[in-house]
Amino acid sequence: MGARNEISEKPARGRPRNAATERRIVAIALERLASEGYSRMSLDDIADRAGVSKPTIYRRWKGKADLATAAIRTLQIAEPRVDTGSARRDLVGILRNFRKSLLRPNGMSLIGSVLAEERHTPELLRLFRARIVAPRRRMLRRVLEDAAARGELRRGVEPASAAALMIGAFYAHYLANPRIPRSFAEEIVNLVWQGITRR
Amino acid sequence: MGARNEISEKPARGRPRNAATERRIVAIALERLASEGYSRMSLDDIADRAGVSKPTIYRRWKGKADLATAAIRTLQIAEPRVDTGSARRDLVGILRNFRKSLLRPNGMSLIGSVLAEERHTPELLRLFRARIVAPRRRMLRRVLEDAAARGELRRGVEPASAAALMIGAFYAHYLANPRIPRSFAEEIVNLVWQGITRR
Amino acid sequence: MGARNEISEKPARGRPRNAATERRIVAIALERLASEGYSRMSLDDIADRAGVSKPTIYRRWKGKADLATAAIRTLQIAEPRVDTGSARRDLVGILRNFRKSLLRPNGMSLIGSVLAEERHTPELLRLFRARIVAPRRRMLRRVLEDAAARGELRRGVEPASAAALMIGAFYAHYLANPRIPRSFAEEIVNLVWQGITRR
Amino acid sequence: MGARNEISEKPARGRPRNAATERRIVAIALERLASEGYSRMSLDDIADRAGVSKPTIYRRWKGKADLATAAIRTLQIAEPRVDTGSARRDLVGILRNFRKSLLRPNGMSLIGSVLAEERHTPELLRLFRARIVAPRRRMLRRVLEDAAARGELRRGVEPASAAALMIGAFYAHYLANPRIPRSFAEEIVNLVWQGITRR
DNA sequence: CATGAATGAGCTTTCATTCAT
DNA sequence: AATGAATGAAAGCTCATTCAT
Repeated sequence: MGARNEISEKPARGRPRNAATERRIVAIALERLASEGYSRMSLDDIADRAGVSKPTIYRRWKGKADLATAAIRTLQIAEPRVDTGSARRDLVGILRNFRKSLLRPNGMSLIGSVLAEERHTPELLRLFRARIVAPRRRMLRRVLEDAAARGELRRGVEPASAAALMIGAFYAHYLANPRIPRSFAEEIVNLVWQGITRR
Repeated sequence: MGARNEISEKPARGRPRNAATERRIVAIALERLASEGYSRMSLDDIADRAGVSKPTIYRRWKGKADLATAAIRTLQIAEPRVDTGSARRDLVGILRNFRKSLLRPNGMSLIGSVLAEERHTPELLRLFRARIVAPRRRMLRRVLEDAAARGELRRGVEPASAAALMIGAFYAHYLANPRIPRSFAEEIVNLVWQGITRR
Repeated sequence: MGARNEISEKPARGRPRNAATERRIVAIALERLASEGYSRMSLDDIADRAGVSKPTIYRRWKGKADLATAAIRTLQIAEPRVDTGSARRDLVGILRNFRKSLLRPNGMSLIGSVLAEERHTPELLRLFRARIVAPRRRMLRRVLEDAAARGELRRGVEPASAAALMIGAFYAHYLANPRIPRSFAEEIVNLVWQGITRR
Repeated sequence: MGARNEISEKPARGRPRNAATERRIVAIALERLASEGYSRMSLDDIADRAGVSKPTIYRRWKGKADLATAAIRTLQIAEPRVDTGSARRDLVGILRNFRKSLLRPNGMSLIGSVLAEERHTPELLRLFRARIVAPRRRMLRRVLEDAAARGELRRGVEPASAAALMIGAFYAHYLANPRIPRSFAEEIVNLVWQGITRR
């Protein structure tokens, strides 16, 4: 974005790459990955949809796996420090967001693809863990640790396990029934909160 | 279609040796489905491994999806009524079994494949829900309902939600970290139990 | 060819393969190999010309190298025991045949392809040696050995080297000049004969 | 057509550093041509190895064929007038050199490539003849002509044919067997010498 | 004049499915 | 009822060449 004379790292030799193209390809790849699964996702198809030739893709990424990996990378989740003063409210906020991402078109299929591909393209799952799963769990854990620091939690409660409980409830619910009610986040927080707080 | 070997092993009418072929094909298909994922699972390969020709497969099942579906059907989980006298012990027992099935080679990949294929072959997920997911949840729910009947649970606790919590924790944990510790079942039951019982 | 009830090795199960197709494919492959060279020879093109689909080729041969190899195999040279009574006449006869095969369309290109591919597909050269080069040299050597047995040759003359001399003259001539005169075989035999016979 | 660096190294006009680039590219091209064959030799790869971009190549040569041609041009063989006093010794010396060049890594592959490409890039073979084949034969012929002038040869012996005989023996031997023994040059000269000299 | 980006055509190979025996 | 043969479509990837800077 106007980064022409920008510390002048390199004099920008050669024909410049079209940044928009790059973004378009990755976006389409992500969409195809989620909706079709990794092995049905085809570079031919992606090139077509992006309006570029295949070598244009291969110039940027080493191959199919690399492109898919790059697509997942863009999902990178932000880790804002939510802090409404109430731990329960914070947890509900985080989980509501989580619910939304699951219900995004093919949100769950994407996770499925990543798991299904564990054998053949373990990088996918590795990245997914690092960029998506871990950050969300860190957010939850932080809220819980703060609560613990304030003495709100029972002794012996493992924040990581509690986070797994809350996140997992969504997976389990989806697996049993693809409609997740709006109130599910609150319901789960209530249920878990009972188990982890002093009374 | 292809639902010829129903529920129990009736005295084989006609050609008993074909039933063995059928079972062999299905078993191989299941293994390939779990290890390779649906779209990498190849009928050519299955025919080879089963020592039959492809038309032999097509005579029994309408196509790839149908065979995969049949394979998942065979996973049908037993629903024994566990009853050690202690609800907590029963829950732990069920969840330990669950953990084992997840950690079986490609146990999680199978779930992934089924989810990844939701768009293209929704039958897979439908069946998986009915045969695998639901029975396990029913087992948990029954234990919880019995506990409720004995007055051990707090009022307002939904057995189904509690079951989802416990099952889900495993998924969530696996997604974050493929090693699920041996003690995880107990940990989760303890945590949930605190939340759902009277004190 | 009518080999239906022929010791009845196998009851000929399944759809029988079309033998003519096989021959057609190999013939075309050989022609393409000679005229285009190995790496320009394309299975797509061969399938097209043979009027079959590519899997039809892949069912019969493991891949491009295998097909090319099979094509070269068909060149297999006969090793008739020429014996006109005169060693010189025998040698001339063999070399005239050799000349013809070199001047066949792309005859020399085929040798070139085989040599060029030595690194990537050594099997080609190996087979070429075994099926084409060696038999011809054996024919020459045999004639020379017979002459030696009749005491016509000088002591110390190595039949193999003399054969190399005669064969090689053609290569060298071709490399210098693609027209090989009709009389070349005689010329060479005369020249070499002078060097190897007693006088 | 890329024929910029002619014969000798004139005082570089303009940009001397480009001449080095040019030489580097050609050297790499030659190596790739010999080792991979013409059609596997890739400009992408050559550009990479030479550390230049492809248009840099295209600015100097019209295309792949032109570059390959230029590469072969550089092989230009020297034609020193060997003269040890003995014709036989001279011949052996020349042929020993020849043997070495054939046994150089991919020495024979280069010849193969050139022959294989006769249809598509006849220029390659034309140049190869003019720069490599012809000079070597001239060297041999000159020695033989000198011997003839000294009256050492039989009447009617064509020096060109005798040269073809000697050179060709090496090709023929290689085609039959990639190991050419050290003594082969002497063996061949002895054999031919017997045939062409007075006795 | 050199660069990196882009292209269209082509490659070998595999798949799910149907055909002929 | 079972086989092996055949098919069309598609996949991932590479190449020689040209374009835009």
